[in-house]
Amino acid sequence: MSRYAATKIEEKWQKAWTEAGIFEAKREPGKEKYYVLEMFPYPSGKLHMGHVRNYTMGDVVARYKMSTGHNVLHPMGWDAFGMPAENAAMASGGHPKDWTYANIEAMKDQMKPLGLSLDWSREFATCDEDYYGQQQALFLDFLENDLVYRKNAVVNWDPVDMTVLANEQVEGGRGWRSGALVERRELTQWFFKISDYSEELLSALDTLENWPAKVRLMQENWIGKSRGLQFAFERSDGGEAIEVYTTRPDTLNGASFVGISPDHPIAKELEAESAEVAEFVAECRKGGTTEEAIETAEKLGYDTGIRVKHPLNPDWELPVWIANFILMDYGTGAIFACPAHDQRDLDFCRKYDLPVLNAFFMPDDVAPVENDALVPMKSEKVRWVDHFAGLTEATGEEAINATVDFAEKAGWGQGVTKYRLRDWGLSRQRYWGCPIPVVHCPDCGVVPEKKENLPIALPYDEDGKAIDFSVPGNPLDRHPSWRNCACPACGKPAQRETDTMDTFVDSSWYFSRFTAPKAATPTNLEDAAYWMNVDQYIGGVEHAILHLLYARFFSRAMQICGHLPESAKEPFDALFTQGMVTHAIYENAERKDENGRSIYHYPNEVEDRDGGVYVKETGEKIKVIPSAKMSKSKNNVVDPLAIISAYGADTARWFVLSDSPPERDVEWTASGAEAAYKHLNRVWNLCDKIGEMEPGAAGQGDEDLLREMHKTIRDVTLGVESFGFNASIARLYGFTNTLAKSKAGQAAQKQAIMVLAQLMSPMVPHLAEDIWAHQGGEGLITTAPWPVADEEMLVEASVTLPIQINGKRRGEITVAADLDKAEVEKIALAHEAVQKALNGGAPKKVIVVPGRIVNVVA
RNA sequence: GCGGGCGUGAUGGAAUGGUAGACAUACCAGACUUAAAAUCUGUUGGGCCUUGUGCCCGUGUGGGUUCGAGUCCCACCGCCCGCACCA
Repeated sequence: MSRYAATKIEEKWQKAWTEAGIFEAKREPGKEKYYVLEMFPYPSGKLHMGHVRNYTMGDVVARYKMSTGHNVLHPMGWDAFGMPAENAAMASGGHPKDWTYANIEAMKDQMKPLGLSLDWSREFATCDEDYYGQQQALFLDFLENDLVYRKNAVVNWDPVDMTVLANEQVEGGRGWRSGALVERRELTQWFFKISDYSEELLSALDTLENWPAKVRLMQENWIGKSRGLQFAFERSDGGEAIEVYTTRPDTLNGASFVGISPDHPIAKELEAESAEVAEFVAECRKGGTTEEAIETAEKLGYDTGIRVKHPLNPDWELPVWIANFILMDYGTGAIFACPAHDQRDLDFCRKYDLPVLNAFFMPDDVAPVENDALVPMKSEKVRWVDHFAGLTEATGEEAINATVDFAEKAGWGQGVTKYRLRDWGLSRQRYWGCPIPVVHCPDCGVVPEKKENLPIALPYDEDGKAIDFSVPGNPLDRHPSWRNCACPACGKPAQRETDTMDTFVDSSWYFSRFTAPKAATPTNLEDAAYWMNVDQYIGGVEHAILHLLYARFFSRAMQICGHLPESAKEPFDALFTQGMVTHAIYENAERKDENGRSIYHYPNEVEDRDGGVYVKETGEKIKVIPSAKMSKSKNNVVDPLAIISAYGADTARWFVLSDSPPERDVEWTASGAEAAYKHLNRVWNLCDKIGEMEPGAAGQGDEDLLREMHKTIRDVTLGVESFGFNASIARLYGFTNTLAKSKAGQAAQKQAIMVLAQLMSPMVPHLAEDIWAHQGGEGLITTAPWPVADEEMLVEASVTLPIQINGKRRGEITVAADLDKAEVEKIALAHEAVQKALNGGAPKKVIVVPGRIVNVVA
């Protein structure tokens, strides 16, 4: 009897696959193509379990599609620009480029043992000059097609380090390095015109049938189409009217004040005139730029003294306040507040003692609003107060429409459609990114670089000296020999743009580049036409909005510029969002460190005994926090390499697929990994046992085993096709148990184990190959055709139906599978329990669901 | 604050509106063994007593729709993710 030596067989079969070149994708017109893609990783240098889970799922799909006769493209690359490389250079010297490429090599070494069916010949990193040079060409095409422009926008500004901060670098309103209070500051930046495509990106969501509904819903809400009323408040002092936009024009009768953003032109005007206003506005600008920071900040207001006239009654004056929660980016940067029907407005009005007027009441109520805003559903009927549109009782929806009609007829406002989606700011004031290929010329202004000068490569050093990353700010700004250049238009001295691109740009088209990674243009239309779209895209739900929306926009823009065929406008035919891999945290319940912070123990430092968990060495009690995100600081990270060297890659693959549905988080447990390993051993031993049986012999229950085999083929195939990997695996456990207990002869058992190996092969390809070879299978299991269930073997002669009486299970009957409803009803009514319940009477109703259930209503 | 998701035994979870708890872990018992490990077999949601082909309860909480609800609807509670410069 031989032993399951995972590492040995894994090396062997990986070598065999590489030699056979079966994962290198080539265009084969006529063969159905299938493009599987997992979101490419950031090269942190350390592969984690989340990667293993993501790539294993992709691998299952790729291998399954390969065995169903598809021409599969399954590439891998690196999302390699970004802050961590600069942070590393800042913290420990060195160069972001060296750090990044070393990490890529390290991560590739960690990925290779997983035995993924990847086409490494197409690999690239977004920081390769070749890749970002093509991205610069795309940028120039976008510029030419009016898809990019410049405008002012706010950034986080660290007033001590004198540098721009990413949202991530702002902690509690302070800069992460300096600790200074962050301010919002305006800067001229480049923008993609994604908002021009709001309607298109919204309506096309309907065509994405194979995307999760939640992702489509999140994108829909993010784009945020709204219908509302836009109108102007006349100023009592005769100044320029204040334009406002509202989605609730029906509440105009409850208006309390007009609010403007601190960045509104009127606020800026007052800021220049009055020290008090300037001080208030400065206070408003404290804190980061995230919507979360703005929305959760304490509500601040300042009465400008300006008064405006209510559009319905010129004698009704409303005050104009500057309020910190009003965003200049949305609508017109000015609103009217109706505190009675909006909680945020109400809190503000109570704080500053502004009037609260109901615009409507509930039908059976006249109580004015106190501290809870009255916000009925839009479809609920309410009683309107002196409504100008002539309404008394109506739903919110009716009232909104009536108000818009009224305003349009009266000529003081018009119904407009707005979107929440803002243009995509791509400028970053950082070194480690794709340089924006334009030049600033004193004479010609902003001049695009010539395509023949691409790539505009990042300078590796500064005139022979290493670039200094220890100084805050963008080293490109301080790099004269790179920055100074000739104007591409007039040839006179000019300066390069030193901003680099958002890394989201890099990841918005890499999937297109994989179809022709070495093309001299961003894509090659023939290859793109053959391989696009991505048939199955797999990644974390954290990318549900930004990355996926940007990629959808980019594909449209690339198509306009002739880099993608019309059919690739929506680049991802099917999307799957997988959950995280989590692990319990072991927090010491009895002790803190000298700074009062919790102490976290590694899994190997604790033991489970007497119904509790304790530190092995000290016996201190542990508080177990289950299912937490793996994090270095919590000491709960599981290293895939350690698992692979202990059990082999197949065990790691099997486990990450087995315990949870793929879209949900899976908790890594030592016992679970152990169980996966045991099971693979069991299958291995079964294979061995069958090898020792008398060849070709028949036995007891051959047919039963084969029937079960065909049912397993059906169920596992269904599971794999619908991302029900955990269910497929549960079914494979079941079939393994059946096979292990079977008294069938060698011929049937051999057939069963070969099918079992095939069904397991997408998940544990090495073990499957080895069993296949042992049983004398032809060629590689990886390229062998997927087994097909024999329909005849799936048909059951009889079925057992539960009998319910008034919805409660009271017995069961076994009947012929094809017996008609009336006969089933007759047999069910004759059942002892039914007779007892009916007590001689007639049933009120009998429901027969064929093949499922019988319910008798007594 | 806004948007989205999730909530089922001791644990991970299964269940086209149709027998809740498949499959696995853990625990317990047994077989094998001098012993242990490994392996194999079996039991296990809670309660009741009359021990049965038994009854009652049970899918975060409270309502609702339905012959029938873990699943659909409403409200609430808890946890997780995203919020435009993290990738």
